[in-house]
Amino acid sequence: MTDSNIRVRFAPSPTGLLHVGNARTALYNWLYARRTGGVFVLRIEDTDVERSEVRYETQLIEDLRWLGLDWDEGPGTPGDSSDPGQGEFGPYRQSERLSIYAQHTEQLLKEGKAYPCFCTAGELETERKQAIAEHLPQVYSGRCRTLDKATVDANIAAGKPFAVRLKIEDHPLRFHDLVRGEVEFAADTVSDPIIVRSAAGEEDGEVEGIPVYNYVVTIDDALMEITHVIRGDDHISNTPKQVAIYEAFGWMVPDFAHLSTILGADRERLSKRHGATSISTFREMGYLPEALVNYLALLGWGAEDGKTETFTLDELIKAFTLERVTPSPAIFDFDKLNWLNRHYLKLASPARLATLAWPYFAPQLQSPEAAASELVGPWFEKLLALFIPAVDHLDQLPAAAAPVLVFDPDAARANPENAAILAAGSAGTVLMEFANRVRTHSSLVQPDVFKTWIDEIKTATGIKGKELFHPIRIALTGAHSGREFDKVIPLIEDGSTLGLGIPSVCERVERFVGV
RNA sequence: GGCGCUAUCGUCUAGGGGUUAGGACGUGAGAUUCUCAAUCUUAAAACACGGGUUCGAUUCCCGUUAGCGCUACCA
Repeated sequence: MTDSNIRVRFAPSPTGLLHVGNARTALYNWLYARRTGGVFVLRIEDTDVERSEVRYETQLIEDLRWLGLDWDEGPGTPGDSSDPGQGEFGPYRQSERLSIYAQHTEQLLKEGKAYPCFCTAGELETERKQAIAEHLPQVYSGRCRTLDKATVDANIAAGKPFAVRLKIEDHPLRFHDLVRGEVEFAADTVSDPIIVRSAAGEEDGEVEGIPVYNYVVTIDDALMEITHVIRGDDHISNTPKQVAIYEAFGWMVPDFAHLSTILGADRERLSKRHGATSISTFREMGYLPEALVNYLALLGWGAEDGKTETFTLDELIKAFTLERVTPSPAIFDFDKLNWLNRHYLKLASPARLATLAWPYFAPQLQSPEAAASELVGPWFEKLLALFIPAVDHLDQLPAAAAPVLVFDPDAARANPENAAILAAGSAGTVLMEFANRVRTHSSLVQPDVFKTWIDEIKTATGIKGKELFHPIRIALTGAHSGREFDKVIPLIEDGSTLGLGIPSVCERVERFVGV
């Protein structure tokens, strides 16, 4: 399935961080292009000068690259006007295309396919309220549509500000949606859309107003010869207006694919309230790009066999089709993302993980409390699989890191989970056995010695598994789960022999015997 | 209010006129490895409702309900 004529685009506004919804749109566009041998265009929609910022554009590009998505055509370096970018259909920033839009408006006006509208905001508002009161569709009355030339000229001469509206022909506006099938809007439910905001008059035959989003998007898509518009379903209602624009210019209407919204657990549109939503935040939290990409691909799309869950980018390219994209909204599920992240963590090379993890982990060691929790806490649950290799760097740590292993035995005993474990009869037995062995060895407890003792206690008492290890773990670290004993015991020993005020293994255990 | 989109386990989804309605995440139980994680086994868990069409609808059609989007001279 290769069709080199296929051209798709991702057109974000640089008004904020790239979030998962847009990232998924970008991914699907990219997959479709790569799958079909088509072209993927990146276009920056920065007509909103108030909110657009260069730093967002820079971040956006970095995020896309991190995800592994590249583009065939797109703008040059953000903020560097000397860099034209790549592709023959540029410029690829809307702010650099304003004259193109103005020319097209002139054409439409000249051909009578658009007309100046002198209605004021107040008049429009009145119409709208009336329509709502009468339970009618809110459509523009078309009052200025039939103004005769003399009136128009007089109004312009009088300096009356006007917007430009497109004349919608009286027939249904329909388009083909690859995800939803044929979608049709009756002509009388769609207003003649404003394509250029109002401004007072013309100058040198140029319309002065600022063109509106729906209009410029359509012109850009047409001029860039986009064949498939893949975007969020919040644009469905805009589409009939855009179809009318294509028709007015006699351009071929592309196929559309409207992707469903991504919702939070409360079924509301995913937002900052729901926690992480921006790609860079996921990155900072230790998610791997392949996990995020895999998850996003699965959110609204499923493999043909209905079973495969894990895909590399290459596998995704082979398997992806727009026909299999689901039309219904999807709730973002962090649990499944976490599962995929763990999956890819296991596949990642130790060298890669160490490189990734160390910068995250190193700062933790600045705080004894934080480091302690990394060492003895249930670290695996917190996506900290990423930190495993970093923990292995502990060999290289100075003794200064050791004091983190001081803990309060009373607090450890008071912890409800620990208390429940220690309350069992087996716990007392185990600790007694363990203490007896520790007492006869006033010297260091080496990991291999430790192992021998465990085996002895196991055979002597018949106690095994959790019942055996939990009490010992609490006595040694204050917590019932954590890093392997081989890693923890040497730290304790180092700390106590170095005179850092760390109780030795012997002391620790004594404090728990008989409880 | 109008227009539009959507509706299968808690979640992501497969399926499709006759199925034990499949998979995955999560959850419960069990096994196992020194804990946790992982792994294995196993369990519970769904076709929103009402009408049609049909011998037969979860599947097709209509309606209802619910959710969401748009309803701007925002993008």
